[in-house]
Amino acid sequence: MPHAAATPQMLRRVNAQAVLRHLRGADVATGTELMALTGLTRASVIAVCEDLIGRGWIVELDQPRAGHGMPPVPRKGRPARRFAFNREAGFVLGLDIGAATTTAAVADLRGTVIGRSSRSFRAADIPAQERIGVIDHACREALEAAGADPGRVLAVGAGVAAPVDRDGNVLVTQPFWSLFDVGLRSALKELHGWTVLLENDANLAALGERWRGSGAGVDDLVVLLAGERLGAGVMESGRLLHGRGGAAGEMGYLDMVEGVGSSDGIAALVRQWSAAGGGPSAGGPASAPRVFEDAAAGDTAALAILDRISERMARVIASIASLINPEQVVIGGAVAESAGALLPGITARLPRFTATPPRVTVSPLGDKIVTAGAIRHALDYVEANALELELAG
Amino acid sequence: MPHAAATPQMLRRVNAQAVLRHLRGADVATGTELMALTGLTRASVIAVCEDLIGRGWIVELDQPRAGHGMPPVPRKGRPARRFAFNREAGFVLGLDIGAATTTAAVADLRGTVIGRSSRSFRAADIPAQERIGVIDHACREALEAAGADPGRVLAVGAGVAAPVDRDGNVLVTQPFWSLFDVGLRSALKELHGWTVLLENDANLAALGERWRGSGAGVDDLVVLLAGERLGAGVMESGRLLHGRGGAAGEMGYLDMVEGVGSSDGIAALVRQWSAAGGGPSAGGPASAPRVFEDAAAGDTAALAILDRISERMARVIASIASLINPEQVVIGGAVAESAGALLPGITARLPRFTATPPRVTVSPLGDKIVTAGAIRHALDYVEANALELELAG
DNA sequence: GCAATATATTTAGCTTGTATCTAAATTATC
DNA sequence: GATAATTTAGATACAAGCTAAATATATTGC
Repeated sequence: MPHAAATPQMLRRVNAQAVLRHLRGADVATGTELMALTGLTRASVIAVCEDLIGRGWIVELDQPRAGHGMPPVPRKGRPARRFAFNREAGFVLGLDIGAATTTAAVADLRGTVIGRSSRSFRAADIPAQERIGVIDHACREALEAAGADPGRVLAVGAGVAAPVDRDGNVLVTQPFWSLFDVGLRSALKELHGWTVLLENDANLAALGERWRGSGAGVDDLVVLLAGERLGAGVMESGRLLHGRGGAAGEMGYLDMVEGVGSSDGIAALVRQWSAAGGGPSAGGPASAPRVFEDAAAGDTAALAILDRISERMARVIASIASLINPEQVVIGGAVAESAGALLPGITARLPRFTATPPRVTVSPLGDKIVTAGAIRHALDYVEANALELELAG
Repeated sequence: MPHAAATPQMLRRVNAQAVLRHLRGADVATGTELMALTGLTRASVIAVCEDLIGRGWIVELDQPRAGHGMPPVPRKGRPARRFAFNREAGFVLGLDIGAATTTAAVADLRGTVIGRSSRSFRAADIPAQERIGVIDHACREALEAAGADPGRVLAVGAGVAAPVDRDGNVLVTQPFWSLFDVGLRSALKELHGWTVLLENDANLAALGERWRGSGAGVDDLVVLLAGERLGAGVMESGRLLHGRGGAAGEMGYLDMVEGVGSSDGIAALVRQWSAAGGGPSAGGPASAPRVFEDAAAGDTAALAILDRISERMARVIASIASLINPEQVVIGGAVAESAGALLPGITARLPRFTATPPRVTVSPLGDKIVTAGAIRHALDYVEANALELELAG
């Protein structure tokens, strides 16, 4: 129960982590810089760096030659040794596993995506084994596109449209969710030796959005993944919320009032309501993008639908604001590009419903929001466990 | 930003914390036990213990005399040195600061309450200075009752009925909340040198309930403080949720449907609704306990009111379940004793509203729920900072 | 070429830990 | 009642990691 005893070796680990953390963020650093940063003496800093070089996590750069590229500030004194994070020490995979399609993205250890691939499932009712095969295929293609050796993948983040608890287990209390309970973790472990970190897709969206989206750096952030289905990823104080069974943010029956199945996202609602009211210009149910277009062109019926959706989103966001009090709520997912049209309507309504209205924005990440978060999730794991991981090659 | 450099001294701190943590839970421990527990060698364990004795946190017990008290298992070998946590190394204060009354409780470092006192404010609109005076008075009385020296108070936990952010600042965006923004922290620091940890009262209720209430040991726990006002304390993965401004769980306008001010707690609703429907037996509005009594006796009007309240609570709890997915929800506050009558009605309704219904219970802590949590909060601080605190006496 | 400067390397010493050996105190046994 | 067995205490030697101070090295500027 009590953390293992602290040994002198632990000091090195802590200090190595601190140095590594800084080097991940910085382009390059000298011993002197690292001394200032960590408070360690030069001797220790150098020892730590040699250690990290030996493990493959950082590299020592050559002395910059004058007149070569950009000669930096001409500096006096003995030239400093220059250390840099080795972003190619390994790779991570980010997976967006949907009901119909899986997308895989490969990134280096700074998170730069260097390969991507999507594959669709033949049908919804295929056996788990086939599902895994398709996912694996997408991974291999993405790795090939990136020119990355599968043996050098350090972690795989994977997002699924189902609740996932803190230990990465999929909660299967709804038939739909069983689509995602296919034993992916053990399968990829066996096939490639990869460590798979399963997470709910909305949770990953939140990670992605806080990393390189419109919620960059916001510690109390909620992301609504609001395409076909509606799910929330909740971050409080910089940590993801899971709840007992991973169903935090699932919002199954949240809106007990309107009589609409509240797991429906914006796209689904647009379709339903436009079908009910008769299509805006044509006769049948219109697609979400079409309704947004029509509304932009001034179509009254389309505007009415968007207004109704704004009301609904405002209520959902207000519920979240009352219970969680986030600083910001981001709307993401398939409809994110068009959802900007909803913002004024939502923002205007919030003060009616909550005393602590959050800032509401739209995600700039488009359909990459989940893979971005999956990559971030994998990187978090790699960074936390760097000194325990063996680097190949 | 990066944690300070790790020095050899840090090792000792970590190991001392581990030993201290165990000793706090155990009655008494020998060196050998501590070795097994921490994984340290005897030499280190002894060194740590001597250290802790020197700082006053633990004491070494005399050898137990045979035939004295309870002679424990007669053990072979050289008698072990026996170490025990010094629960009287200092004291903590737990304050429940309400709109009308303040209660102070004094506890030793194991959390056993050894003194208590309540004082009421003369009126609602008294100046901040007078408010502080009354609070201070309650503290002094409680300390005197406990025979505790004010100079040996190591921390003060204080709960107020307003949002409090992570740094202990009261959010004042509603007039009512300004009652609690009286500069208590600096005042008590100046008067006694105490460190005051301000928190929202519902949050403290959650801490208390998880500590020694019906939610003991539950990591994903929500406590509804549902007397006159309604507020939630939310714990996820063992941590309190605050949100951006500390308003998490505030639930201001949560129920956008019923047209009832949703910051009203159970007692307030009973009064309102019994007034509206005509008192159950008498003519005027009935008090909450009265209505619960009447319902127990089979009064139809009273039963109808309780049923309506159950419906409302079920909706509130379901909203929480959808967003947070706690394992358990505890109803606490002034009405907790009677609220047991509501449980069947609430539990039965939950599956209609949420796919992940939590266990619902009633708090056994009564009106001590906030002071219990305040004590726990203060103890958490003391335990986390033990090795930085100077013990007096 | 030499001073000034910034960095690198070496050496000694401190803290904390482990490992191992010996001493002490108690119970069990003959 | 002496002796063996058992358990814990204490002491000594050594390793890992850090600091601090002295010394060595490489570059710029005059």
